[in-house]
Amino acid sequence: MSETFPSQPEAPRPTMIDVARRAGVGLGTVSRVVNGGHGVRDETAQRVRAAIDELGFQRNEVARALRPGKKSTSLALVLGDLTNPFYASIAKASLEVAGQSGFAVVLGSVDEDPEGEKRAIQELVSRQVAGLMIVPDQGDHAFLQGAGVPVVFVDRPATGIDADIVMVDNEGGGRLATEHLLQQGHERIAILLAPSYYTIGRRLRGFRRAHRAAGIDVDESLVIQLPEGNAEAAEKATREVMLRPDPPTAIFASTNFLAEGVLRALGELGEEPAVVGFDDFRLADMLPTPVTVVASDIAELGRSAARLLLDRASGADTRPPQRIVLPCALIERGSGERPPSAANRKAR
Amino acid sequence: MSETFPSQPEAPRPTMIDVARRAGVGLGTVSRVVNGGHGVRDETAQRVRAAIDELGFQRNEVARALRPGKKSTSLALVLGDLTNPFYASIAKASLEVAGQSGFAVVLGSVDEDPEGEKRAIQELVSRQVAGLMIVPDQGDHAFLQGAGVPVVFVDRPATGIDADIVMVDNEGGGRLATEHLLQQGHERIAILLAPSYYTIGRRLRGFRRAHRAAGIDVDESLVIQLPEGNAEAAEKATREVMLRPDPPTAIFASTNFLAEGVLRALGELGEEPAVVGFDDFRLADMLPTPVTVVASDIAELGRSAARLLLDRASGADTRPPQRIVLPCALIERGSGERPPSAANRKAR
DNA sequence: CTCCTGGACGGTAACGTTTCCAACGTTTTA
DNA sequence: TAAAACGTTGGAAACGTTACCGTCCAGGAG
Repeated sequence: MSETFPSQPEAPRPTMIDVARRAGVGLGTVSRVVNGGHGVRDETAQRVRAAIDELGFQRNEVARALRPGKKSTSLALVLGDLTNPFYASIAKASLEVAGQSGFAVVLGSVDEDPEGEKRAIQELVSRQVAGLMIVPDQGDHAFLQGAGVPVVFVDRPATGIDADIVMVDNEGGGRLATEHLLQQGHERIAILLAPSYYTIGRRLRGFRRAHRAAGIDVDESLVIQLPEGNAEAAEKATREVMLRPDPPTAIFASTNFLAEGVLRALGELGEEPAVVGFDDFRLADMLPTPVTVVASDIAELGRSAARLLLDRASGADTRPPQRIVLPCALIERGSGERPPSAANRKAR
Repeated sequence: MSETFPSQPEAPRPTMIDVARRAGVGLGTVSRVVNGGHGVRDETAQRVRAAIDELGFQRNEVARALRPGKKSTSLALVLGDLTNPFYASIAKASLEVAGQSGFAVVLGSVDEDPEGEKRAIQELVSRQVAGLMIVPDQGDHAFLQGAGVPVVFVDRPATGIDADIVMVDNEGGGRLATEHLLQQGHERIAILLAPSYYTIGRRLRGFRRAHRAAGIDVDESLVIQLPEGNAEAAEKATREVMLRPDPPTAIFASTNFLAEGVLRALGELGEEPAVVGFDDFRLADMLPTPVTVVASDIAELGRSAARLLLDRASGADTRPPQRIVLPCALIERGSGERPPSAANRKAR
């Protein structure tokens, strides 16, 4: 009833040679059959296929990739915290596209220093992946220049290398969010900025442009640079800015996690300034006041990156480095449509 | 100022042979240096290392893995929707552990049919991964029995194969949630079940056990099997059950997504039965009524799986298949502490 | 002085696949 | 009928690495 103990009988996996012997044909013939079977007589191919089934043969992709010219059928994806739904969406989407072309995706996650990222990337390169998709951290990526592997950057460009990049219209999104608030009559809008990412800078730029277009000066004390990009930092900053003598009537949170922190603080304070976030997030519509956000199609970000990389890897695409920019749209849910008057303190 | 156009100069990557030539030593010596450098004179090793740096040599992991006995340094992780924070946490945690041991993780995502899962797994096996971590779908996994690769199942066991498994105490969690509601005086508790997962069955078992222990009969019309495991299905079912003449005074949502649907429906209906969810989720504490959940350490699930798999892959662990069960804890936030009396309809 | 021991090193055979080339048999063409 | 052309097949080389087996030299023991 119960199985024998030695859990791994260690049956060696059959090779093409085993198949050839069994089918009574040469090694080359087996290879030809496995790769589509052109130039093999039908009857011979049958025999080979039978042997393959009987032995349960599976081609060894590692050995296959060793051959010169034959690139491996793996892509690498290097990104930060998978726990952030933003990254998770990218991963999922690129995985899907790669999978449809028979490519596997090797993941490199990097929470740590830029040095850790470099190490992770080189690890992946040494695994002979056919291409790299990277959501780059700060730090120079020039070391990738001569690596001989196509690279596509996702969400933000990297310094030191001119490569394909798929990103979101951050500036447009920032402008969209800010214009929306300005149209509601807000003139004192705070913006919370996560540290030093390229994307954040562009969003701020959109913020400023919208102000200039509306003829309203930006109060620089409301441009708040956070020490960290998490919800806690945003919560603390929000509390502080709302307790100033002249609090803002609206807040633009430049990141999904920051929006979370802002709302947490506001919930405790009982204040109700207008709030707009950047990037949609789950349950945004179910919070006490549903959250208005500027969002883009993150999954498409991942899909585009994978598609582009596959084309590069196959050599089908030899154009100079491309720059794909996806649009942002405003999703109105309530928190961004509050007029300035509602920002009065209300009972806790 | 600008770079030349031909983006890929295609510099062939240097091999050990190049290094050997450059350092004026034999191939074997280079290999010895690269692998720790035992049995090589210090001065020779210096010369080799210098050559490696000058050429920017990086070991070809693919060729390395081809050698017999030398297992590849990649693990595979097969799971469903990365967009589900539950899976994302597992992925992140296992990635971390694997990375610390110099292992890369190849991802296989499967939303589709069980057949797609089988194909994905065999794809990964053909890539000679050193081990598989699988969050199995339904369907038989017996085909893995003789594959010669160690397998660890995550979150739920698979049929047809006796392998390591790391999971959560689903029954205990279900009992915990139910006991909590019973203690508040609830006697009519609905349970929403996602389709046919092993885990869900165990949670239901805990639900029943808690009832029996309390001497209260389960109203079978409140054991609701959903056609799908998403929030929409839960929303619909919640609406229906709450509009019955004898609605439940409490709801146990057996999944994070289901909890979301339940809350969405309740928000629209203006009803306030007690709610407990299974698995914690982001923003659960910020909803109009913060959500009480039964939760476990999902990241630890991923870490344990990776650790166990690494031990199996290295041959360090030859014990019979292990079964690791992680505990669940109740996190009280409000929604689960509402007494039956509050379940009266309130003004919309 | 010779023999042996042992460390350092070079060379080569594998690993499993693809690709190329040669060989073979059959058919068509001259 | 001979030659050429073609399709089918077998065999061998190569990919980059590691493991094993020699060889070489220095030094110690007899």
